Amino acid sequence: MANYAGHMSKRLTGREQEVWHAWKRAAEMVRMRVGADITAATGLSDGDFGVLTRLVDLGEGTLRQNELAESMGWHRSRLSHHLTRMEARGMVKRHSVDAGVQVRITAAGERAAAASRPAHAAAVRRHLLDLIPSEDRASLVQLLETIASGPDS
Amino acid sequence: MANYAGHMSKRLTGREQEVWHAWKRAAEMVRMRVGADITAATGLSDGDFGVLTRLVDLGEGTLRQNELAESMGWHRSRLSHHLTRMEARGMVKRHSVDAGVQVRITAAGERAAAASRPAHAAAVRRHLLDLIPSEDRASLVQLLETIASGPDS
DNA sequence: AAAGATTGAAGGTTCAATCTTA
DNA sequence: TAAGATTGAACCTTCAATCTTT
Repeated sequence: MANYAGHMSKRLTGREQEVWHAWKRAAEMVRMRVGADITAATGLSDGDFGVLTRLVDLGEGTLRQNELAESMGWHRSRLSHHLTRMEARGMVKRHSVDAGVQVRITAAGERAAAASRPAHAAAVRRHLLDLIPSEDRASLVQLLETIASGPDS
Repeated sequence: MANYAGHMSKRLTGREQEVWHAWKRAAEMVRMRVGADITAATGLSDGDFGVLTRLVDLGEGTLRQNELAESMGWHRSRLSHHLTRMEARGMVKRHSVDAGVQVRITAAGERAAAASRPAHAAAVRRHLLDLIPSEDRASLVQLLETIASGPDS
C-alpha cells in the first residue's frame, strides 16, 4: 500500500516522535512551572486566575457562563465544577438569566485577581516568554492558532 | 523606574497576552483532542500510553522508576500514583532493586501498547503534526526544547 | 428537539509528610 | 544525610447521564 502523505504508517517515525515529545514536554513543563509559581505566590490555581481575569478583561466583571467556557477553551462540565469551587470560596457568583447563567466576579475576586497579576506576569515571562526570541513570536503565534483551530477548520 | 527588558511591568502587555493565550489554548486543545481520541479508541489514557511505550522503546520492557519519571518529565509522586493504578490493571509490575524500584511491562501491557500505537499515531498526526508545515518542524523542535529546558538552564 | 448547565463517579495531579535504604 | 519512593488529602478533569428551558 502506498504512503503518499505519511499518514498510513502504524506508528510515529523518529522525526514525528521528536516533534511530539518536544511538544508534550514543553507544554507539560510550562504548565507545571507556571502553575507552581502562581499557586505558591497567590493561592490561586491557573484556572482560577484565567476565570477571574477573563471576567474583568472581557466582560467588565460579568460574562455568560457559556461565553466564559468558550473563551477558556473548556468544556461545560469542567467550568461548572470549577465555578462551584470558586463560588464556595466567594470569588464569583452565579445567577440565571434568559437561557443561561450569568457569572459575576465578587469584590473578593477582584482583589484576588488584581493582587495576582504581578506574580502571574512574572511566571509567564520567566517560564515562557523570555525563552522565545522576540523575532520568533509572531510566527509562533500564527502556528499556535492554526494548531488550536484544529484539523476541521 | 526604568523598564529596560520589559520585565518590570505588573501585568502582561497585549502582545505578551497574545502569545500566552495562544500557547495555552493550543496546548490545551492538543491535549484534550489527542487524549479523547486515544481513550475512545484504546481505553488507555495518554499517560498510560507514555509509560508503556517508554518501557518498550527505551528499556526493552523495563526501566528504573526514576528513569521513567525523568523521561516523562513527571514528579515522583505522580508516577507512583499512576503506576499503582496501572499495576492494579495488570499493565506493569514493580519490584525493588538496589536503591530503587524496577518497573517491568507485563505481557498484557505489551499487547495494549502494540494495539494502541496506530490510534495514537493517527491522533497525534491529526491534531498536531499535520497542522505544522514541514519546513517549520526543525525550528519548532528547537524552540520547544529551549522552552522545556527552562529558565535555569 | 436543541442548547446550556448540572451532577456523581472515576480517574488524574499536587503538595506536604513520611518511610526506607544506601 | 540524601535519594528514591510512597501515602493521604485536597483539588482538578472527564465521561455519561440528567435536568431545565426555549
